[in-house]
Amino acid sequence: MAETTKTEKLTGSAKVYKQLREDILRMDLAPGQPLDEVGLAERFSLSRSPIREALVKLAGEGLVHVLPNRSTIVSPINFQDLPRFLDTLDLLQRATHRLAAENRTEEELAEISAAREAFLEGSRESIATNNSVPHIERNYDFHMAIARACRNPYLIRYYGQLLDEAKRLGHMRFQFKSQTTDLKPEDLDAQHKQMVEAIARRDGAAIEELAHEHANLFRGQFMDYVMANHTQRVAVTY
Amino acid sequence: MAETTKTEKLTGSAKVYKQLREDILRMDLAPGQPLDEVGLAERFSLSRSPIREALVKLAGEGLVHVLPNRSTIVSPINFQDLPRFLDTLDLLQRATHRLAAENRTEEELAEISAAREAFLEGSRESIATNNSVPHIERNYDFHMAIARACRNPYLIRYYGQLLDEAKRLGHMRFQFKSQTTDLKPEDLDAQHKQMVEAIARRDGAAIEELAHEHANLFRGQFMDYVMANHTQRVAVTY
DNA sequence: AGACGACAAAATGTCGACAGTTTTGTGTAT
DNA sequence: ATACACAAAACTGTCGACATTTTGTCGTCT
Repeated sequence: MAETTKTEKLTGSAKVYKQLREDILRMDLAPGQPLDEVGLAERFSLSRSPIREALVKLAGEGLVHVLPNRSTIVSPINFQDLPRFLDTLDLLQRATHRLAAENRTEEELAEISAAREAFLEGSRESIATNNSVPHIERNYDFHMAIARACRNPYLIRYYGQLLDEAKRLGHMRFQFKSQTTDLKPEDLDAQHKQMVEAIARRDGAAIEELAHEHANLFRGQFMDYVMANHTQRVAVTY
Repeated sequence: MAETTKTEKLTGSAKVYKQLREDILRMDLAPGQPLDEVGLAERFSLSRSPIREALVKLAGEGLVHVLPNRSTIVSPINFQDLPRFLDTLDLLQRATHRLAAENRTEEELAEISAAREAFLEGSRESIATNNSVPHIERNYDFHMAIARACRNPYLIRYYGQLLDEAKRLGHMRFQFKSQTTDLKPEDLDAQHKQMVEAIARRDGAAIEELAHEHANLFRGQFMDYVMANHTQRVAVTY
């Protein structure tokens, strides 16, 4: 509706927080990269106080790690806990999506359906421009539109945090697989379409199964990434 | 081990954070109470900077609400979302406790068993001194000892956050029911004992059912509280 | 040459002060 | 007496400077 511009009387630290959050989730800031307070202060033309405030907020969400008396760094991708992350994403996706199907209103159904179409378009745009952002952002929007319909603020918050981390993982995968040949938006959209249909008929059992399959698809993409031998062409004997 | 005293070279804001967190979870600070920065600065003999930092951290955990350009307040108890809170507590308790039973080590089992005994003692102390803190803290410790054994850092974090809020609810219930007549530590401990036994024999299905019953017990205590007519002795006609 | 220690540089942690906004209180007009 | 306008007070948001801690370097000693 309104939202004339993106700068609508935000406080300084809020702007820094929002910008850094976006940079981190889009992997424009590399995991492990140190975030110097004076450097950020210069970049944003602000004092260190609002910078610190933004960093503390980000630390609360786990997006950055504060090393006491040392530099704050962008949270590293935790490969060690990746299986547990995927387990949790699966669990909360099943829970939110099932509850959404059972409790959704007509209005929420319409929003979910619109989010599906936006995803398909964004995914095609990503292939056309070789830019992963639209694909990943619209996918996030679609699943969050479903999650919001579950009406459980606790599940929404936790699932949203996991999806945030999933954004970083998605971008990381795209960075290494620069050619987006294996991205088939129609395949993903086929699953999304089934989800919307299940939500439309309030079929909780069906969407829980679909959510599980969808999470496993994501899991498989990542196992591919982790298993891929990125050094096979490097000779170890010479 | 070490831990000579509680003040072991902590930074100022960390001390404020820790203290405020404890005060909020123990309901020494009432929900909705405004937290004035200058007042807190005087109380802790610090500047406003470390105070603000602590408040921002607490806001990230949802323990306080920051009203822009207005005073920060202790997060109100959200009665409207209480059913959803209890649903989520049930779900994550089942998940963490089942995984704990299936993945625990012998060392973790011993810690859980010790936490059970500590709870029984703390609960008796609470009755003797009419102070709810030991009962609630040792109950938290017991369930977190189980949760830690599930080895999933995401579930541990989210379940821990829910248990934090459960602490506040528990203290609130005790404050209104000043007589702790209905507190039967042996009953709760009986359930705890069954849980430990299920974990000992790695019986995931059994402990999931026990966790569900346990969550329902908590739910019932709260429904009693919510349903109780606290105004029955107040005349509305005069 | 390697190890230990003092010194220097840089970053974080904290402080006191100023600016902008919201709330409170007062006075006036109706 | 009530409602509105304005002023004063209180509080948050931000700033620049100082204090403390850590890190890196250099020099000396073994």
